[in-house]
Amino acid sequence: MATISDIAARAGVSPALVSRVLNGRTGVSPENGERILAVIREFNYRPNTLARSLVLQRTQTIGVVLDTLCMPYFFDLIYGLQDTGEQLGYNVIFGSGRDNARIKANYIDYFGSGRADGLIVYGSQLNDQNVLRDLAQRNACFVLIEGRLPDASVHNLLVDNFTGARQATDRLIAADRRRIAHFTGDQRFRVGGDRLEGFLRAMEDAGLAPAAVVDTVFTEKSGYDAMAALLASGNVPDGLFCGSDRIAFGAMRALVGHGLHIPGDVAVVGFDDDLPQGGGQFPGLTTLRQPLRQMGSDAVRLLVETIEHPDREKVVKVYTPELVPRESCP
Amino acid sequence: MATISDIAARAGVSPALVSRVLNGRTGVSPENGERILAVIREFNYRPNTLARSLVLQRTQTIGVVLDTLCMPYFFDLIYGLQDTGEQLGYNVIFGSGRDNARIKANYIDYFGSGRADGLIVYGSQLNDQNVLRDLAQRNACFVLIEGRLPDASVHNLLVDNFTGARQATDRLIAADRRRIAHFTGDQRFRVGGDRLEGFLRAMEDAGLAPAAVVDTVFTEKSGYDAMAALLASGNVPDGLFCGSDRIAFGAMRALVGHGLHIPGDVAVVGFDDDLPQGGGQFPGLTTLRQPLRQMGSDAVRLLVETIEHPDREKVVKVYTPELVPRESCP
DNA sequence: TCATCTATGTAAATCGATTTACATTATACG
DNA sequence: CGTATAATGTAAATCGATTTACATAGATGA
Repeated sequence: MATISDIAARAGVSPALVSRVLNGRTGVSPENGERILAVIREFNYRPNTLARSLVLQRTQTIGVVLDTLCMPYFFDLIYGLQDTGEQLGYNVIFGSGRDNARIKANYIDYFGSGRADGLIVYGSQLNDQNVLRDLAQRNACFVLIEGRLPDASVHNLLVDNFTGARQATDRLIAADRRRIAHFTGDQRFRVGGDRLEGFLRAMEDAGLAPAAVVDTVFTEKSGYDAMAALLASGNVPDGLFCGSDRIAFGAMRALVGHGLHIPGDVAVVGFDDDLPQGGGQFPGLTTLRQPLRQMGSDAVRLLVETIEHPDREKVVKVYTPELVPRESCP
Repeated sequence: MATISDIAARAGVSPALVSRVLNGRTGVSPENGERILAVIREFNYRPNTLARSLVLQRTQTIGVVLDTLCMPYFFDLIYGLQDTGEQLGYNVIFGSGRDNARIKANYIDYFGSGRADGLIVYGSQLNDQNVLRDLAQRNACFVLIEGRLPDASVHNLLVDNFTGARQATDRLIAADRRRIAHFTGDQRFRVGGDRLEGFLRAMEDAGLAPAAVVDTVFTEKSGYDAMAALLASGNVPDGLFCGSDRIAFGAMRALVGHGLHIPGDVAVVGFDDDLPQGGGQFPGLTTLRQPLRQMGSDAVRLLVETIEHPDREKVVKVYTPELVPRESCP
């Protein structure tokens, strides 16, 4: 690929002149300007952004590291990140941790070693704290979403999963359910634990004992299996709060397959996976919507502010999810 | 952030020695090695990858530009890209075109100007050819998935949508349907046009006239609206081939809402959006599965080969989708 | 006509790494 | 003890851009 020197040589000028043309600076005669532009077009030349970023000390890039790119849950977050990034003139690029702590750490290192001006990490997993601490120590700019980094001063955006889970459980109680079960989210993730605690607290406050608490992971299959097991054991609840919508879908599939009616026999509440229209399921799933788009947007805004003013005070912001009633628990 | 010179100064040696330690080279005394390592740990130093890539002339990075990241259709492709990228020792990072040709072109330029060793572009949209042609002219390494670049020699991975659509239509005909409608995919995308042609050809070969051909876009809502319109007009088909699964989901929702039975009254066939288990719908949707994971894997392999041997001959590879029968058209 | 100012151009430093070429010191060996 | 060899270290060039400092030429004004 052609370099700025190639272009300069071909146009019979010095590289400095070409740089002036590229950056719209003055100090170029009309004739030289024309000639340089013509050569640029001829070679279809683009300045090497690596070299450019190195000397300018900025990449105009925000790196985003998610647990995985392959989960509709992240769609709204991604929209928020992209829209605001674009607005503020930054390239937003994504690395996917593929639900693997090592790979996620790799991407964090990758973006955090000069390839991006700042970093946004979705960090609900409990075991990537060291990389983040390293990052903070090298005073890289970053914003953490759904992740805690104790005794480190870091921007942090969090969903109040505890309160959300209480709302969900209260809804089931308000619908006159008394034998309420909970399928937890993955306990390796902080969000899973917080939702479990919210459920337990709401039940306790209502003077109810959980009909069942089953450990599941964030998949439809896991929800299906858990409900199938409950059905087989004969311990069928009349209300079910699931740690995520996908778990709920699986449970609903098992219930419907078993000839039970939703919400007549069992009312179900999920927790927002951000599937469009509750995944298009019939019946629609009552769930708690998380303001992920807003969080994505806020994350970028916060990050850019930090990039431009590195010593602004760090912010912790908590978002409360909103109950979306649908047929599964009206 | 600390630089290699900072580390060298602090350890009382030259930068060259630090570089040797970083890259595991010989020519460092044990004492100096220890001291340098200690300083590296103390500062939590990471070499600036921008500078590193500039001098090494390789980034060990593959840039992927998709029409959008927010579509489950791409999940399997993404898995294929990531897995193989990881296997071959490349960082795979993603830019999302957000269904906007300008933004997509931006990302192509972004990755194509030094930030990646090679580029994989999903290019079914018809209007991003100029950027790609520019890229080819600058002889950047790239692989095009689902996109054609006439009169340019470029690696190209394509799904045979025409044959897939014929299979889909033939399936409906084999299920004794005679009044078969087609909801097209977005005609701005080549895949949409190819599927329409396959449908028309299959109908013609069977001596049937299409019951209806409705232009839709790749959304559930669009499918719902199209079917609602058909139902309102009284022109109800007994078979329906949709340009995508999501269109089919919308159509099915309209059919079920109207009290019609699937497949009893209307048999439905979709075209793989790669939603897990047909989106968890009841009844399950018969569809054509595209080998996207394989395509992603092949794309990376091909790209890496091209990066390492730039003058290998360009490859065009065509993949045939596979019929997955489910309840909607058994 | 001479001094001053502006416009246009180039050389060289810089960003942060790697690597080549060379200098110095230590060791082995005859 | 002197020379060949190996080990260890540094200076300087390099990657491809930007930018500062300076040189030159032409225009302007007194």
